[in-house]
Amino acid sequence: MYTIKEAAEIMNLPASTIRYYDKQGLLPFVGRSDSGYRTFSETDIGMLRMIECLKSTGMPIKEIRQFCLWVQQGDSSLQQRCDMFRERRKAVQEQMEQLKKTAEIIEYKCWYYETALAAGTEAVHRREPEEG
Amino acid sequence: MYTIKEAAEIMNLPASTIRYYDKQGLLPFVGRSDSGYRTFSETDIGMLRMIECLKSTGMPIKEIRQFCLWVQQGDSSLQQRCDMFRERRKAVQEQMEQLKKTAEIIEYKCWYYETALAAGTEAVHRREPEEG
DNA sequence: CTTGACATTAAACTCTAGTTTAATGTTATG
DNA sequence: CATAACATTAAACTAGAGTTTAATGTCAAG
Repeated sequence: MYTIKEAAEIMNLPASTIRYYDKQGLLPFVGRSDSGYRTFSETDIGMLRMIECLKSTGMPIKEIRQFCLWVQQGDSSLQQRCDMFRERRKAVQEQMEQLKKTAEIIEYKCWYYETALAAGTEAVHRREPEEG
Repeated sequence: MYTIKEAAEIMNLPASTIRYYDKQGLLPFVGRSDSGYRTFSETDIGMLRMIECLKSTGMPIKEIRQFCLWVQQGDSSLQQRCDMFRERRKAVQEQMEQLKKTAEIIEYKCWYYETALAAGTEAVHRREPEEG
């Protein structure tokens, strides 16, 4: 079992963030010591990793809470959780497509500015360079 | 020239957002009509598109403002703008790698829940299924 | 048994990125 | 020239995701 500080180090998160997640209902599974200290098992760390994964897909905390509640409910929520991950898959695919388009524009702009820099002026991109 | 409403329609943004960007110094190039109305040229729309592109890379508004100021300054800021796009390229590459890892986990979870759903219980994932 | 490094909480605060409101001005159309 | 549909501003408000503070409790080491 880990303390909140250890869990924070493993997750590379501030302890205050983990407390905030707990307060938002994301960590209903976390146990407490006799003196009221949070105790994190390996399984709990695994759930924290899943939470961070969902967060990295842009999922808001409210929806992650719903997922955590479903996990608590056991097999009766399998369908909801399955649907949720399918939706996430779609969202991530869309993010990848968006990011690819963005990457192309940024790539073009890198070329644009490298060329402009070589010429000393952005004016090279205005028209075909004239001779003479 | 477009009104703010037309620009908003083209960009698929609320007009209030465009006014907010202007207030934050992202649109120093936007002109005004005699009566003080913002007027957007095709070039301005192009800059708005660039702003949205930078935003989609997660760039904060303060940094986008710096870019917009550099554009205003002309050729003397070519090096800074080039550097900025190279940094953005790196950031986007990292985002793509992160997203790929996330996609793999989500994909695994889709399989995990589809399998669990078929079995009627998550328990199938605890160990090798026993016979008899 | 005290000191330091942990832990707890509620509540206040911060930051980012807008949105909404209210009061007012402009312009195109019937 | 009245009306509707635009536009302007400053200022207040909101939401989301934490962070910070203050007061207090716990525990291990010297």
